[in-house]
Amino acid sequence: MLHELTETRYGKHDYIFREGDPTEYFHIVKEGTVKCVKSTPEGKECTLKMLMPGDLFCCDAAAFDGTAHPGSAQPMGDVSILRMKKKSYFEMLRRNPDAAMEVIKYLGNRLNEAQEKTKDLALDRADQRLASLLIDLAARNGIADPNGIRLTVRMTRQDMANMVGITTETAIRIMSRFKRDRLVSGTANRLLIRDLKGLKALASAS
Amino acid sequence: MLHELTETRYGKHDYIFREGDPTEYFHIVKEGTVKCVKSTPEGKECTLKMLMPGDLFCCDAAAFDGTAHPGSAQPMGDVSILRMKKKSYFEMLRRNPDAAMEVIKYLGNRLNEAQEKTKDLALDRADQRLASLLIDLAARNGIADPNGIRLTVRMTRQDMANMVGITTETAIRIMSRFKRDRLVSGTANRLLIRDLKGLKALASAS
DNA sequence: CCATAAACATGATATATGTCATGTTTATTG
DNA sequence: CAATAAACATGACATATATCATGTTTATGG
Repeated sequence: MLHELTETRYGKHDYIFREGDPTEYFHIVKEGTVKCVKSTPEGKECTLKMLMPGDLFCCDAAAFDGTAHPGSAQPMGDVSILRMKKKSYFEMLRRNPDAAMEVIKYLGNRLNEAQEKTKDLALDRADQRLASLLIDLAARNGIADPNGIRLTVRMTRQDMANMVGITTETAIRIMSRFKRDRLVSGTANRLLIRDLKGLKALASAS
Repeated sequence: MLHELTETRYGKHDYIFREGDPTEYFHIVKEGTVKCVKSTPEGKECTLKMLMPGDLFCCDAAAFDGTAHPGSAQPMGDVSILRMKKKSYFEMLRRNPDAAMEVIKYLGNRLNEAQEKTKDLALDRADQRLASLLIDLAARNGIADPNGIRLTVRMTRQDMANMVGITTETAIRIMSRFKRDRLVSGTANRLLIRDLKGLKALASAS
């Protein structure tokens, strides 16, 4: 009973937890990809981050000081999640300074990432933000392919839109342009980055 | 020589550190207000957060795992900053699990805040984001006044613009409207929130 | 307190992105 | 495999916000 760590599997249409749920557990992604989502009463959504194996959860901020999850966690395909009671986790960290330091570094990096994203939203154009997303995913989630880098996670235009703060139509239009310009090809099921350098140039253009 | 903690004072036009500087120290605000800023090569700026006494620094993410500060820290008026060598701070945390847990909670909350800001930038209109900023500052920085809540920190329209991801002109126009609608009054030196409820209604309107 | 710069204000215009509408292609599932 | 839904596509139009320009008011420092 190693710290009461339990494993649960979820499918595409499940919720791991919803916005407002109590934060009893601490989560880690074991397999698959999870997205952290916030939404408005009118149904607009914003995806804060995609989490990959090894990542602590998302709106984990809640796990540390909040009473309710500030966002929901949804699988993008089949996933496996490890879960531990918040209390056990805290005790474990208190007894284990090295683990606590690791968590501090992890959170510091996550904060840094979040602030970088804030800057992008505040200062970059829609096409640049979308290019940045593709670049980031190519590095984190891509596998080599004869014609470029293939993304293994299934991501629709709508998913992309929610991740960079634009509408689905705008994401479709920009992706169509990227396709025409031979920067990418394919759709959700088989998305291919054809010209990473080109995307990088676009992302950092003034 | 309590953990080699030193105090330094800065004035309005100083930098506490600049984007790209090495992250040797760990900082805490003792007195005054500090802003964390990221900028583009073209000179556009984005203010990530205003830090008040007791806050750990800003781009502290850098202090934990980066080699260079991902943003700069600038005083908004006269400030006093406490500083400790990163290494001493780490050692202190490693020996003191309670302190480490506090830092974990602090970072969790900061991450949460940053994600909330991301959501606002992605989904809210300019006037709503500006209203949210004023509401937040009224709570963190305001003092009661016969006609409402007075902000003690000096903040120009440009500062506001940088904090919510809009241009200075747009901030001026929106503030003029807020003034006309009796939601606020005054400028940088004496900014008064006259109708907090009205601002809150605006911030959360669909 | 004067000179200079910063902050605030406002109009005209441009533009990026959102919204709504409609159609086609591609997946999913019973 | 057919039926249904989801994803992708594209046009027409609306609108929020940026950009540029110019002027006034307010603050600041020598």
